[in-house]
Amino acid sequence: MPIDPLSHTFAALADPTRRAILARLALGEATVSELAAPFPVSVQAVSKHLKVLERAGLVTRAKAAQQRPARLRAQPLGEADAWLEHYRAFWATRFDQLADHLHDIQKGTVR
Amino acid sequence: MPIDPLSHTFAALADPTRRAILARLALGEATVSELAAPFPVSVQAVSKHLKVLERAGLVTRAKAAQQRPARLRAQPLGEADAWLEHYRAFWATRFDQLADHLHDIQKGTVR
DNA sequence: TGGTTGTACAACCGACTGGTTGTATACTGC
DNA sequence: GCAGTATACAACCAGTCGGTTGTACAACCA
Repeated sequence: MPIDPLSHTFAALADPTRRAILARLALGEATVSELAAPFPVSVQAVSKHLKVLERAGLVTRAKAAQQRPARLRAQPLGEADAWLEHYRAFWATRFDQLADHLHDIQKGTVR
Repeated sequence: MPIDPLSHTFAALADPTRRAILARLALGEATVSELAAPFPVSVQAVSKHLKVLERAGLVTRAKAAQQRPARLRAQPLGEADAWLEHYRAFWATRFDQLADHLHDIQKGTVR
């Protein structure tokens, strides 16, 4: 488990259930039970997912003991986006495909 | 290990060494040994990282057996970016902070 | 008071991770 | 053919993951 925040963010996003939880939270805060309802997993599993998201700073929890609704905190997503930004030129301009093509030409594979 | 491509992409990005490898590859293709040089890990470890990146479709390898330089393939990054896109409004407009604020007001915590 | 609900904590499981070392293969150059 | 180089494969390790079940606690409701 890495120490840098960006790794935590990407790791938190690397699970479809957690991304679905974030999508749900984008609509507004929700309790653990509400979040667990649409998924075929136990409430405890969702609670664990929330803990991962919390560690990544992607959600905050209310303090009340009985109900601790989770809320989306998008700032780390902004940081992930900023990292991706550096590579945007590559796919935006099909730079990688261009590079592939040039490479193939150089190799004489195609012309 | 999830089956959806997006999870593979985010998982591949959730490691500083792999992100550094991508950054290096953004400058041009490189062999395993070249990629391993700046890192305090073994060549084999880098080879493993490359395999993870390959599985995520983020790099392609040449075919030659003796030297199989890796090249960046940015398309999956574009898909990750497209996912983040949905949440861009949240941090771009400080929407989450606004939501926090509204919530606090509602709670009477602050006015 | 007691029952129900919402949540957390702990233990366990099988699978994967990131790293190592050791061994093997394949090409290059002498 | 032989030495060196580049890479891969396999086994192993400790640690983490995503999931489960069981237990416990705190807060509401009757």
